Amino acid sequence: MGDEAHAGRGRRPTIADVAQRAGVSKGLVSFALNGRPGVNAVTRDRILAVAAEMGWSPDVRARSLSTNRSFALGLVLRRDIEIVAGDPFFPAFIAGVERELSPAGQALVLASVPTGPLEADTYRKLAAERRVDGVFLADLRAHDERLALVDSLGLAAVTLGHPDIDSPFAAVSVDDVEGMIATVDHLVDLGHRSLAHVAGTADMLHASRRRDAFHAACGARGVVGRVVETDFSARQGGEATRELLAGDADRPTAITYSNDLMALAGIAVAQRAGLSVPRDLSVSGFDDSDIARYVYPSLTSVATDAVEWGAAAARVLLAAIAGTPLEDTDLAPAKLIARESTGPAPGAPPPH
Amino acid sequence: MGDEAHAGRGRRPTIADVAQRAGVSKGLVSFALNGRPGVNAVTRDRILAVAAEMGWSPDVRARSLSTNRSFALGLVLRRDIEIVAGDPFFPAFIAGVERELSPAGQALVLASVPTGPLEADTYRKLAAERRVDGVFLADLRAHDERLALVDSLGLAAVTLGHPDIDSPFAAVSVDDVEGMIATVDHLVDLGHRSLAHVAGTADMLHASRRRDAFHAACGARGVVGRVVETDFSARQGGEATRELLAGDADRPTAITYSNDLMALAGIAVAQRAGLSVPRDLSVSGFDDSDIARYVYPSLTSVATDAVEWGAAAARVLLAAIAGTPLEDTDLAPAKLIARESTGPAPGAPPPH
DNA sequence: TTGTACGCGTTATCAC
DNA sequence: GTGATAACGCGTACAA
Repeated sequence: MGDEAHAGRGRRPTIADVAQRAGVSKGLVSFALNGRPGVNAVTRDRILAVAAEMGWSPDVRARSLSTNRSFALGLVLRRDIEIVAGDPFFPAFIAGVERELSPAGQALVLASVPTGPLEADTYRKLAAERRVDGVFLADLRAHDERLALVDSLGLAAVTLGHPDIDSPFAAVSVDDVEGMIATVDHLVDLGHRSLAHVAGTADMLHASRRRDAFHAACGARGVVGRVVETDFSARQGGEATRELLAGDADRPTAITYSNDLMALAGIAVAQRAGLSVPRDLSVSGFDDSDIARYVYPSLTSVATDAVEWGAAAARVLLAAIAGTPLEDTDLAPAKLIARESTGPAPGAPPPH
Repeated sequence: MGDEAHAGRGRRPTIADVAQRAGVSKGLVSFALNGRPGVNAVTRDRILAVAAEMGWSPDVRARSLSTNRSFALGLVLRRDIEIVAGDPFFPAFIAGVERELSPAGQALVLASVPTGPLEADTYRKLAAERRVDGVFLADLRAHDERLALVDSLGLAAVTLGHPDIDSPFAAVSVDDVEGMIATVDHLVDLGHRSLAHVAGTADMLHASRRRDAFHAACGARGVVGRVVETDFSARQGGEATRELLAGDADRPTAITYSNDLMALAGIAVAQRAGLSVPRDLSVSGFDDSDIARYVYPSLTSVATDAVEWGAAAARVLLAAIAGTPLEDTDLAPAKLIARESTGPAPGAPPPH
């Protein structure tokens, strides 16, 4: 007597145990659990009560096998560790994803791969083993081969941002352009006429979109806008800064960076060169990491709501899997947060 | 003819398809695939060739159901987003975990929960649904209830660090104590006689271990060592610094922080107060984030190899699940990396 | 509402 | 030693 309901001890109850105890068939338990019509309300309540009493919940493995669904979504991170580690985006994004997945009974499968061919293999493996029903495609690249790959693997997907090629998947996007334009406007309004942008890897779409927006905004305001490309790392952010500050003649008076990490490294390089930020050089970042607010000078940055982005992407992906696809979603555009690291251009009159 | 081997198109091949094509039984295909004895070498090769040709790999769902294993491990992050986002530990840890899991055919299931009761529910759910075979227990707390919970749920586990209570699980640990002692020694050697430590949440074991080590090291060297407790966030790191610098009489000349994020915020607070780092105040962090090297002044910090930690933890957990448990593992202790943010105490003679 | 076939590998039992 | 056969794991879904 009473060898049930002992979590972890002995055999855990199955649907058959619940059915027997409730005096009904397995099928009816399944119907009751999934809230399907055709079950007498009284019977349903009794079944659910028995299930709760026995501490039974359906085994996701068995469910997966019979429904041909995994009840899990995948996220493949392909980045070098130093760069992921310094990036506040993914932890926040994942928190948002989880907020949606958990109540939906879905799990997140995370894979982390170094840059290289392993990435495609990882998607293939996730599909071949039937680990996940769909994947989040982050860090889109130019002509991203993952779109065709993932589609051919029969996986559902959602892209973070709009791809530059035809896509079979819905996109959930946050517009960086507006934040970059606001940054350039902010700097030009402060009297800067020679700007620079330290961009991320050119083949990553969000990096190139920011770069293009920088160019366009500088053109629109009639100011000089140089660009140096990097790999998003603090090291290269610092090196790019050194390069930009080297020439005396055309030295920019303001630099925008494609992430906060590089901006902080850039400030350090400037300070080492004897420049004061923002007196001699204005600096702005991207992502609005928590630390941006707490350094000195505090860092002007462009804020993206990564948590909401994750939640929206999860909703869209779940809908696609459920067969009721949602439209592309454009979230609130990234917003400039002006702080102390940007100030009047040297020699410029203070803005009124 | 020829409707097989089309990834994603139509029905994917099953073990029965492979068996039929190879002219053997399902069971033999299974044996061949898993490298079991009792299969003729020639037959085995033929089976494997056919499987490869058809692009078949076993469906984890079916495998899970029959073997009663999930082939997945879980990691539950319970932290506030601002704190996870600024922490370089988990991305690196996960990269190390993945390095071991991927070749072993295991997946990582990641859950992210806010501080609160949801955490225990998440472990319960992972176990009830049979999502994972084991979990990584990170951020151990004092008298951590998760040990008993996870054990009662019948999950395998590995703890990151040694718990302060009896544990049924193996531990993989990196000793922070040595790094903290080295930090205090470094500062005392530089002439500092009044130190302070900005500690993390007291109920988190690694925070309290660092704090205790700080106290002990200060005692051993006969210097003053004050402690302020925080929640690991940049905000509270800054506030703690303000508090420490407020009194004129007993103001410390050096502050060690329990992470780099707080140390950077602390430097900012000091600079705002008109102090120069390290001339007026020495500062050191913990974790050795990538950014520590690139800020100005560069940040003295204590380095932990999170990637190796992840890899070792994964190996130990996999061994536990396989029924061949490994011993507790102590990795290389955390190491002090002295940089520019620590220097001679004000008024002290320069070290010879 | 019930009975039962089914999904797809694994493994124990048997036969040659 | 090689190999086939069939039961099994646990929900789901359809015919009855």
